[in-house]
Amino acid sequence: MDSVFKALSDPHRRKILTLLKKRDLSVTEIQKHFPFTGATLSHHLDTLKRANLVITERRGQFIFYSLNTSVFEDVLQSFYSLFSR
Amino acid sequence: MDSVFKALSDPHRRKILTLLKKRDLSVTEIQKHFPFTGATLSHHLDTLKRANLVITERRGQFIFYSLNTSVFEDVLQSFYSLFSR
DNA sequence: GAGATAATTAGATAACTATCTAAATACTAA
DNA sequence: TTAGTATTTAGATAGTTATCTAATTATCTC
Repeated sequence: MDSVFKALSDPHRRKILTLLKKRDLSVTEIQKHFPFTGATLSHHLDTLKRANLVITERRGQFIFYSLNTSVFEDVLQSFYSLFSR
Repeated sequence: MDSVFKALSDPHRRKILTLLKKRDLSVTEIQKHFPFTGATLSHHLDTLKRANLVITERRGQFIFYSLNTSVFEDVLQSFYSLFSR
């Protein structure tokens, strides 16, 4: 769960998750929302992927990223238990 | 909210919060659970305090740390909205 | 297959974070 | 008011992270 909290600690990565809430997006589409290079974006996406927060699927020329909803229940649970007495 | 996610990204700081769930603790008491120096602990506590996750109160010689429960609702909300579609 | 587009990886660097020792501050108690 | 305990702050350093440019890999289209 450490990788999850680490992944969420960066505002750019949280913004990526917010973008993916609306719909799956290719890297190029995500890129449009950020000022940094594709290489940097690729690293952020890798961090999210290693934390199991997103999943990828190649569709032809593009790689689409989407939220890995199956782990969010776990994440929320873990987060909640941090705070509830 | 950025400071909150940053504060939660460190496992030591999350452990501190977990300890404080049980009861308020002085710095010395918290210190017993960690291998690093008091100076380092002090920095971690400062990070939690700046994120508004804990509050402090001096009781004589000691400074007691406790969870700032009033902000946890906000934090949970913010966290939840990251994931819910 | 060659050229174009999409995405990742390699290698470098600057900024940030965690940690330490030492010094400073705040309070207690004798 | 001095000695002792609790905590923070100052200053330094090593490790980590975010970022860049350049090179590489993968796929598409002609």
